[in-house]
Amino acid sequence: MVDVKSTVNPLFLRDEELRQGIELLFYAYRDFTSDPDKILDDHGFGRAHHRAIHFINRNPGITVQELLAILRITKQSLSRVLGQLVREGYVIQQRGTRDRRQRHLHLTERGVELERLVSAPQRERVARAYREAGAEAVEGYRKVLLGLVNDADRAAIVRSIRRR
Amino acid sequence: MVDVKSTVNPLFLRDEELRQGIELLFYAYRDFTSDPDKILDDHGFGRAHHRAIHFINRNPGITVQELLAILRITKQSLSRVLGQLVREGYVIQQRGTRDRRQRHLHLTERGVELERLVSAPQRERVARAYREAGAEAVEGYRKVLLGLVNDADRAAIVRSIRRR
DNA sequence: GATTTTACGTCAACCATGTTGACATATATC
DNA sequence: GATATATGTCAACATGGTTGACGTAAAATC
Repeated sequence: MVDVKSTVNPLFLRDEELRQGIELLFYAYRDFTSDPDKILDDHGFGRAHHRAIHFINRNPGITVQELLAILRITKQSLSRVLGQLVREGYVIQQRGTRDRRQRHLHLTERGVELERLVSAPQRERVARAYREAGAEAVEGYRKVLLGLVNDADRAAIVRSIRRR
Repeated sequence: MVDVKSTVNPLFLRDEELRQGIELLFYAYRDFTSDPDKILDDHGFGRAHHRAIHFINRNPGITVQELLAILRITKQSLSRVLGQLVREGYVIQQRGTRDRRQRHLHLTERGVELERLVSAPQRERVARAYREAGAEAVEGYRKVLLGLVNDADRAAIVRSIRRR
């Protein structure tokens, strides 16, 4: 299934095939973000907070600069959500030792808890999709998604993933 | 590549594997939306307008209700962007004949042009990713993305894709 | 035929999250 | 010592979501 005559006549179907790929990404993203959104709301947070704590969780000690580069937002925009997270005890900032200008970000226990809580249904959703699609499909999923990323960032992402 | 020891010890790596899948989706979506955003800006439109004209283009004659169901936003929110698109001659509304309460949406020539212009780099990005990943990977990509969608919507999406 | 439901539109207020621009401070680097 | 970098903050603004209220026309139901 989901075959959709994708490989019949590559030239003729090209545009259609691409638009399907685009739509699927939209739909998946739409539903995949809906689970966390509800939980976040109960805590007075939004999607931006989730993104922040996700990447701080995944990269403990990440600097503000690095986080900005990942999220691709301005520091003013980040500082709003980060400020809330810090004030409410979900994130702590450690002044750098090698470079004392930097602030290294860490989740507190509370932060880790919240991150797990919020991302739980999202992980469950991915787990189900992976299970049902099979290992080979998962490999393809990753390959294509990585291919969609900007050339300039691909290497760094692969590295950040391999490191684990 | 992109192998990342994903199939070594499924139990131990489960969480890590899932979080990678989540991150990849974030990164891909981030970059994949960045191309259209720039072009839209030149025309005084935003991402919301792109979504609207994309789905109207893909489903000529779609009703407002149906479009709302796809986008998952309120009618007030849609009416803002739709109003602009209509006023500026990118979209026309046809009163339904069977049900005269409905408004069937269509792109004008201008609308079709804009849609193509805006989505061109996006399609090119997907085309490249598909080319580099290969047909088998593409199949996996679709399978997993479709699996991420809410159960309730999956069938309709498959149908809307098969119809072509 | 009267009542209720549905499809659509609109007004208004509000919120989350993005932007630009300006300016300040501490620290690192040349 | 001069310059560049990392961070923070203030302020104004844009986009695109939300809720709630209300109105109209048409369809569906009793």
